[in-house]
Amino acid sequence: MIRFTQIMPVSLHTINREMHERCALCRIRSYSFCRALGEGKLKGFTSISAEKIYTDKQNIFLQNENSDSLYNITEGNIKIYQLLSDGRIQIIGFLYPGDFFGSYSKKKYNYSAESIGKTKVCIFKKDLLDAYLEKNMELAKELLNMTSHELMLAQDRIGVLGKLNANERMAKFVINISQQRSRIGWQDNPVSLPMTRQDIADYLGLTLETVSREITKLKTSKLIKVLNSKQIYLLDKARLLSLCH
Amino acid sequence: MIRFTQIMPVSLHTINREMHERCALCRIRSYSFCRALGEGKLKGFTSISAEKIYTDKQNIFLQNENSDSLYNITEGNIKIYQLLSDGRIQIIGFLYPGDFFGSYSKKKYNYSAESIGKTKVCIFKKDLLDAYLEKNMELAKELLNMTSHELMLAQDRIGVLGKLNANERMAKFVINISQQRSRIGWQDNPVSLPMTRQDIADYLGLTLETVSREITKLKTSKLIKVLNSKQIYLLDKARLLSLCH
DNA sequence: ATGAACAATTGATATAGGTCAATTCTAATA
DNA sequence: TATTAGAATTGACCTATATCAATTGTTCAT
Repeated sequence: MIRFTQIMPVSLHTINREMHERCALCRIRSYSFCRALGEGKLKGFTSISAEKIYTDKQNIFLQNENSDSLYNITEGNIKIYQLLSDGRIQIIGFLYPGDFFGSYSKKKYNYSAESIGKTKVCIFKKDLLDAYLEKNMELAKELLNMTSHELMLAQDRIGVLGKLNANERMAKFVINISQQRSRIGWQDNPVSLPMTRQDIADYLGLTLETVSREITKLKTSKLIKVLNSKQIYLLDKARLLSLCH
Repeated sequence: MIRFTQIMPVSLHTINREMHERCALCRIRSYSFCRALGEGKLKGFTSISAEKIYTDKQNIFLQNENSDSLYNITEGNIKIYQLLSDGRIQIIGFLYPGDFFGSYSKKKYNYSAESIGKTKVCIFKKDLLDAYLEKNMELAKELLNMTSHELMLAQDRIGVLGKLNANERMAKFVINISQQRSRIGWQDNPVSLPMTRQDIADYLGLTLETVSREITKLKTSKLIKVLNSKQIYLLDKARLLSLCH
């Protein structure tokens, strides 16, 4: 089992504090508000969310199941992926605290979601959320903003997979992780890669051997320093950035 | 200049009729309502949109420009694409009547948009739309639904570019176009490809030579019939579908 | 109808990244 | 501490697709 507390150079306390500042519907309300909302403790509001805890490698939901919930990560990481009929996997994304996943619309999930390490999520049932949105335009707008943001990220990934070579994909990958960490208030340089090489490969549309070779290439060209297989230090962000275009 | 009236086996009249039934905020209001709204002719509503007409290959906006509008196609097609610093192009999508593009949030456009053939769009200024959303929750929800749908499509494309080979990408491409046409009420079988081979290549993350070869492969294996370079007939949808996984 | 300009096809060759296999590293358990 | 299983690296070779180049097809203006 992968434990973030082992590989991340920040204390669990720090992480939790960060969470309180930005979690769930973070840009609107404080985490405590969201939580209270979830537990139905705020008078005037009904309960629209429930919290759930997962251990490593548990499925939150599977592709093609009927979708009825939107999830928000409050702790840990999630990977979302699509499975082809012949067993090939495409990882759509690695998600961080504050990220949403699942489906707002009531159809089918178009990817599966699995926890990486111990993970807490807030679950918003579509019906309840829907009813709540009626009363809270600010929330609706925020949800729209977040979905637009996700869309932008997905479109970026289309660019990566369509046009960048293995070198550039790898560079973009570490840069993106670094930026993502910084965005949620974690230190952005010694960057941890909690996922396996196979996972990275399935994310970047490469094989694990190519990922491994590209990492050593970045190492030998002094762009990164490999602290251990799950933790790397970015030595030359400028050059890495220029590789991503 | 590419003219749809030449390559599509439906009359312009038919197209326009279809447009009236589904355009702009089609799933909520009729096109005429939307148009009236745009022109400020409906009492009780302020004007939130303006119509604009483009000829072939005109830029609607460029990547990294400040974004202030959301666009809806009412006639014609749009391609949206990202440009890498070294000139490589990744086409994010080919859009059809009824599709939205641009940006809801007021930041920068993360792709450029260009007309294919004569194209009409409805322009929704972010500020006006935003104000209007306040008064119209139905619209806000619909916008959220549409954005979620787009996100789903983008995630599908991540799967295509990450895991499918040239054969499978090509098969998926023609199947998708067929389904898209059917979705907006056009005949779904002789399928027209109004874009160039280079455009298809830039969309699928291949080269134009590979696209050309794959088309001839589909032809020789009796999966499609090439009516002319811009129009193909799907002979065996079942096998094409199985190629897409 | 003719020619110019561009789009698409086809062929020959090169190469990035995949595949298969052997080796080394790491972490967990006895 | 030794043992083992899984993860990561490295090497040798192969294949799908890119690249470069020549040919054919199509559209539009004259």
